[in-house]
Amino acid sequence: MPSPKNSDAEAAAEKTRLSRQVVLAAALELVDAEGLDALTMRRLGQQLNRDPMSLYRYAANRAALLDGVSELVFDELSIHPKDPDWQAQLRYIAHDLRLLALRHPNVVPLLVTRPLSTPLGLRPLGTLRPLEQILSLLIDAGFAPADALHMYRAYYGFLYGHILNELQEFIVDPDENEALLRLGLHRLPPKDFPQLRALGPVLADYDGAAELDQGIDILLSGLAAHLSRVPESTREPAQG
Amino acid sequence: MPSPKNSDAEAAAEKTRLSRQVVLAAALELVDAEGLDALTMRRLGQQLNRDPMSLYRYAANRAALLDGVSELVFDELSIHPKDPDWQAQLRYIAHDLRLLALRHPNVVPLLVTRPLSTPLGLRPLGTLRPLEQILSLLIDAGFAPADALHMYRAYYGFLYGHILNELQEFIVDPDENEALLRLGLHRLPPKDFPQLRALGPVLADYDGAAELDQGIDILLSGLAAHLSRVPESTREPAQG
DNA sequence: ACACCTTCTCTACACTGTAGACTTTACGCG
DNA sequence: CGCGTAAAGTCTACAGTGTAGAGAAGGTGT
Repeated sequence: MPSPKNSDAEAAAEKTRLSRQVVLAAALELVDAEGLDALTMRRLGQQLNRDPMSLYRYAANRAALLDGVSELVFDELSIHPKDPDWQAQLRYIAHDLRLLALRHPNVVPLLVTRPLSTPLGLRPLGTLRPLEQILSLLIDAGFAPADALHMYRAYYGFLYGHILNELQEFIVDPDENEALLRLGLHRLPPKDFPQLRALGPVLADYDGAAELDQGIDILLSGLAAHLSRVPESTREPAQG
Repeated sequence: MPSPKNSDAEAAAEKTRLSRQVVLAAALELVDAEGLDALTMRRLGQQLNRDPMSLYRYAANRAALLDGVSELVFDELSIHPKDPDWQAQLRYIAHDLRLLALRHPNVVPLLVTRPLSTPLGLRPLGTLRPLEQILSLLIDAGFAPADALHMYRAYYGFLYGHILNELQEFIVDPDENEALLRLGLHRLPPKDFPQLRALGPVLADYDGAAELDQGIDILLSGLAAHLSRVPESTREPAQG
């Protein structure tokens, strides 16, 4: 068979040279399309038109592959640590991350879960970059480093929590227009869950972006009020 | 063999009748001791001194088993939805949940992740009970149902985020007393991660409870200021 | 042409969840 | 007691997983 049978189906995977980027991109595509469980070595190999074992050149094992996907996704974030308006920048990042999560919902469990089993210092650098940059932003804004860390934790914690919350608002039957049924709430025993059932219609329309904004606003202004900030005039200029 | 060879090792698993509670308890024990990956049907069967297939009487499949473990853990939470001091109650719940997470760190990925793949109405009831009860608490405190939901989301979101944050502060080498090395931060390239490396010592001592408290305070008081609350005197008394 | 290193493939192994048929046990009823 | 029925537990088997280890194919420099 001299001519490659590449014509069949959507196997656009010509046999070009592999590379880490190509492998990770294919992995992300697979996860986006079919979920985390679909990302097996064999399946990914098939997607790339290669033997599954060839993937081990580009990721030491499956866990490393998952880390790679996390890193790839985090690269979609753009943070400007030099923005003078730190509050605006944090709000911007928050929305960016939110949209990223909505774009890649199947990756979110990864983002949230992998760090729990990897000590800070051993994580993929790409996943630590946002942390470093936000710290920079806050320190440049005049917060003492310890306070910057403090603030980062509250900010990022809330942000993650919000994203998890929003992604949970899953729908059972999108064709149903009765709120109770859309959310599957009719299954709950009315005696035990009166409030939840009553809130069906309210649950159904949820403005994630607005709630995120409000929460961040409250947190940031509240925290800023408690923390010491060195005014710009009395600060030493940043070196470099 | 008339006398059971039960003497060997820690096989305290006499061949008593199984039950859902027993199975789930053993599963939780296994997860606590060796992590989520160790919870395989075969391993759990061995722990209970039974054929792995017998477990399917008490959980339809592995996913259902995981849901059961989640439920079991949530049962450790005690919420008092009738507490007249709603802020105090929410603070109390927050600390309770935090301690629960520290007690069962390996279960946390489950708590966070399972709802992402299960529509609200189809979740195990045990995992929805906290939601219902907190809504009750807030509505009884005078918030309009929609506002109560609003508040719940911000509160629970922050809480989850905080827990994830705190559990991430993992340590590479607990015997090392130099902060940089304890956290494995020496591995990070100094050029790219100056702030993070500089914060080593601060990262090392982290008062999770205090930060949680402060965040919750800021969030709750901030939200309460924005939301409409019906004063008690003008409310109709709760029926039942 | 040769050697060499990287990239890719093949085979094999231990382990996973679980379907389906079977055996054992428990229990109510004559 | 004995029998019948249902529940509880077991056995076997299968398709799928990650990945170790040996080998083949391909590219590059001399």
